[in-house]
Amino acid sequence: MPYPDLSDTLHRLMHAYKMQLRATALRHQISLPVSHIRALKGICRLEGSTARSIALAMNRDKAQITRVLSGLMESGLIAKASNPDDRRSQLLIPTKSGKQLVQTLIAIEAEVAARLTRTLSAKEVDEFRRLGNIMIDNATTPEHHTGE
Amino acid sequence: MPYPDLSDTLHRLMHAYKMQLRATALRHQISLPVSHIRALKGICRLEGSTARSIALAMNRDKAQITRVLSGLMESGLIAKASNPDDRRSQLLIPTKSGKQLVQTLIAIEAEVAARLTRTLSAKEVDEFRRLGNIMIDNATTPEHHTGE
DNA sequence: GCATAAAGTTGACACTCTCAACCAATCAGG
DNA sequence: CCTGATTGGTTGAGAGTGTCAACTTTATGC
Repeated sequence: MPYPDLSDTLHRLMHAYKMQLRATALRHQISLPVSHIRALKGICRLEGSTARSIALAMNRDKAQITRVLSGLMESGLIAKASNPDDRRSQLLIPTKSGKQLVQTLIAIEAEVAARLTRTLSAKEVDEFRRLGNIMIDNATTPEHHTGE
Repeated sequence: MPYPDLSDTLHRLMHAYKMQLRATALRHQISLPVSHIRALKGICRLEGSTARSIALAMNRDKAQITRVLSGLMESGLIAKASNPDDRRSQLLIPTKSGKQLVQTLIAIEAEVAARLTRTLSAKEVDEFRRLGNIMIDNATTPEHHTGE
């Protein structure tokens, strides 16, 4: 057991994952920052996204999101449309090239995931995700409450 | 299952973990950057650390390590001693306050880990770490080879 | 209408990571 | 020993990431 504790495992894993993701994307001639990738994916996943919904979904500061979205707009991957429900916000719409890119990005992420999990069974991968998602919940919900 | 794929789980988990770690450290009046925490821990874990060994252990760029180490020196948490084996490098020695701080940091990390895993059994946590470490290996070893 | 809150934007700043150039010590060959 | 290549470490520059606070515009509750 080379890595002493949960802390180390998390840091190493995240670092390794990010490096693989960037390297794999580069191999596909894509040099988008990881935050842009994730935001674009989020925007494409659900219709009617707004900056707010993306910020909530990614659990990131809205200032951060504003900048990421500007980047995506500059790259011509998304556009903004006026939101009929609230004139303070705009709906985020992936452009044609944005949608195209997301398909590639999904494939790239799958490639990276396949590499990381190449020695694991599907069951193990599921179990890992299940445990990870539980930890996320534990980290983000106030404190107590055992059930749910 | 709220989070669509491994990618998302990893990003969310890492973000959630870092926020918890910083918040918990702050609650203990410690405002050390996470990279400093990790480096200091690494230095204290093994005698005879050098910048190189820490860079390898953390899988980080040596430039990054240099800066982290300067920070730790400025904070009086480590000192450098000449390395009899190689005059190019210096041995990294935790100071008394460095050693003390590491004890606190370990407790803080344990506190965070306890929170994240509060709904998991010890067995599940072990399994998570086991799977995570395998993924790290898969990410960092060249490619093929199925056995080991 | 007015106060308050929410959606986004902007500025400022700290932290993280990477690349490249560089210095000093080591090492390998002759 | 001298030279060249390599290695440990430092420095500069720049991109990416995260957070906080101030601010504008629009919505909401009284």
